[in-house]
Amino acid sequence: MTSPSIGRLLNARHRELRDAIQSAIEASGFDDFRLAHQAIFAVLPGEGARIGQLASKAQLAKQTLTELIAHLAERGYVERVPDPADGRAQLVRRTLRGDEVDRVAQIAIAQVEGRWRRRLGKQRFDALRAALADLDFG
Amino acid sequence: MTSPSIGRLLNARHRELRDAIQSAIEASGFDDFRLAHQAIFAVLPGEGARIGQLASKAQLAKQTLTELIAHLAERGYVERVPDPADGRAQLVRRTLRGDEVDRVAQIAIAQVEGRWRRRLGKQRFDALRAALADLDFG
DNA sequence: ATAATTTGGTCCGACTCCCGTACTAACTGG
DNA sequence: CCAGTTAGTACGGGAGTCGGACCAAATTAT
Repeated sequence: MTSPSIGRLLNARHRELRDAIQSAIEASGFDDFRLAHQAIFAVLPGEGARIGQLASKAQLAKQTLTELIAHLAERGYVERVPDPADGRAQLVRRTLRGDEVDRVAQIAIAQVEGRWRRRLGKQRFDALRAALADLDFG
Repeated sequence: MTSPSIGRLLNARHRELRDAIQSAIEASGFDDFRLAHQAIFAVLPGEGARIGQLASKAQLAKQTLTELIAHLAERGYVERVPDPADGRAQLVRRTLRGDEVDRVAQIAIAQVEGRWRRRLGKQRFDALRAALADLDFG
């Protein structure tokens, strides 16, 4: 399509980041934490959240989240506790093991962002992040 | 992870664009042009290119491209012609039907970009694109 | 209260996407 | 010509995602 299509650029950066995170996680010995789980952790607040909320934040179907969360729960990365406020619902929360993965991920993210910041300069990098954030409202 | 993680933001924008393109393509009656084919068209120059080149530009395995291209060729979106310069190789080129899809996609892209430009202002939008482009080198 | 509707989550089945491994044909350098 | 590389294909399988159908709890309406 056009020269460096913006879609390809967005995708390439997203992949770069996601692959760096995944490598770091695997290098730390977490070999059953799959790529798709990153998207969950990226929207899972420390206090926990419901499956449905996670699905909508991550832009995935509830059935998808059910499967991904089940996997994470079986491996001890998250735990599901009944939501006291609603008998149908469950709260998903990271376990200590999950927190560890998150820590590793944060470090990897910081490294990639640092690389980008060095390449663009603080000014332009901050503008990039701000622009993306501003576009994030339907 | 952090508030609006940059990874999520990149991904969200990429999806917005890709889904808009896909909707436009389907709305134009091309119902066998799949999501993954977009990535190919995004890196397929008008003169055509080899499968291997497309694979590396799109960051996909050759086998993946083999399958996607075969599908596109069967439906008449692209054609494969032997590469005169190398008996093993083939050149993949869009057909007229493929050009039509590309035109529809370009329009959809322009619309989304226009929306983003209106939201950010020309200045910031151009800075966004430029920053992404500058990050696109190793 | 009770029925009707909405909402949170799960199960099943299916399709798309993508790649590892393995292989063939063709090109290239010595 | 032979060894090594390169273009592409074949096969098979795992990951990712969702539509449709369901159940149970909660909310709203009657």
